Amino acid sequence: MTVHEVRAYQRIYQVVRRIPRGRVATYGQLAELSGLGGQARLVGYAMSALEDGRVPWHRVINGQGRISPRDPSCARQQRRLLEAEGVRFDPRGRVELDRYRWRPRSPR
DNA sequence: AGCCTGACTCGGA
DNA sequence: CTCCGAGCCAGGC
Repeated sequence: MTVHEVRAYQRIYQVVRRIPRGRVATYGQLAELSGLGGQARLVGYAMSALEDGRVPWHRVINGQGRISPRDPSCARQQRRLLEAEGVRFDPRGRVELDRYRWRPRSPR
């Protein structure tokens, strides 16, 4: 892992930490807010590399309002955490982004 | 270097 | 709605 990457990851985590309870953000949105526009995948990598428990990774979903497919037990866990914060899923397993998307006042 | 994969996304068919 | 294709970039082989 390069130095450059570590910095990018830290910037991403910094932003993810700002997502309030009961709100979600997409990978692409986080890339944008982290100054890494167009690099949504990098956000995904950053999430999978997480070890820091202070980062609310469960509030990060994909642009379709779905939990990105990966380990099924992880996905269940993520959904459970979100529902515990009041985020509702439709019958197809999607979150209404218009309603739950985090919209920071200052992009910062 | 090429080639493939991946917690992604957007636009078009 | 689904299915590509392209754009994106890091990492492993």
